[in-house]
Amino acid sequence: MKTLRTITQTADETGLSTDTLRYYERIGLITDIARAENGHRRYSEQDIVWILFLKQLRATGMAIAQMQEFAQLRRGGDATIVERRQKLEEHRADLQAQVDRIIDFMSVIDLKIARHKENEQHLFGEKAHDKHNVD
Amino acid sequence: MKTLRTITQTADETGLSTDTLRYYERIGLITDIARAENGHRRYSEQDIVWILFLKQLRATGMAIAQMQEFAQLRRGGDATIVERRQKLEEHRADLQAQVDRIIDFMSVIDLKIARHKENEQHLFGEKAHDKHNVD
DNA sequence: GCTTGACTTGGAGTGCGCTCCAACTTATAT
DNA sequence: ATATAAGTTGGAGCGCACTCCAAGTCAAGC
Repeated sequence: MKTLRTITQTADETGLSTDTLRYYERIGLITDIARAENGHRRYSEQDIVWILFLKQLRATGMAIAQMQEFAQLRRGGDATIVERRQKLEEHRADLQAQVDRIIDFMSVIDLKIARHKENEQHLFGEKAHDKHNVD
Repeated sequence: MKTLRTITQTADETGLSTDTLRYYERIGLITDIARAENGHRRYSEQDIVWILFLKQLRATGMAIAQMQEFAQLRRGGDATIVERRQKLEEHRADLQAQVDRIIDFMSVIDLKIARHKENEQHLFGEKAHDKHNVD
């Protein structure tokens, strides 16, 4: 299969900018991208998959430095498979913690919203003759 | 109730640094902090509550600029109550989307972890077979 | 053969969110 | 009287993650 994409196509497909794609390559997150005879990058299906994975790691809060570690392990091949799994498990735990925190905070917000709604009633009904205290 | 805290106590209590507390005040996220005769800040119970709320907004990904808008509405008092509720509802929706994305990605990671575990089996099986020099 | 357009590179610049610093004041302890 | 500690201010600096730019290459179209 010769479905190689240009950098612009890859940007469109992944939602990262061409600048970000080159930047990720510079810092070692992406490696071994094929080149056309004229020196232009050619991204494979596999490259796309990896880039999308990177994108999700970023989008879920992993720092670039950690992603670099992971990318390096990946280059290490089979020898690093256990380490890589551990890193994934760590990140999974981080994500779970993130979700827990967010859900927790959502209930705080829900409470606040409920209080606001109550006060809206008072204000519109009673023409604000009382002082209300809502953040 | 005279339970006013110094900036250091407030930093300890909220988990923000003193620098961040002063920074937040400079940019209008925090306002009307009381002062001792010597000019030192004195944070009230209510200030703490607000600061902790700000902290959670940040921790769940709200940008400073948005927080500034919200803080400004808060200063507007009752007149802005509907707008504030709307902002809270927007942020709540953002959080829900965040949670959805993360949970989605967690299942991707779970798959990856499972595949890694499988490969670990194979590798160790073969290693045990032809490896001859283990410490 | 000249322009256009898509790419290349190395390096500089940007925006965000702090974080640090120098110089100063004020209160307490020795 | 002096040292120490805790605070004040305005402004500079920093790390991160891009994002932009200038100068160049290369191939295709007019």
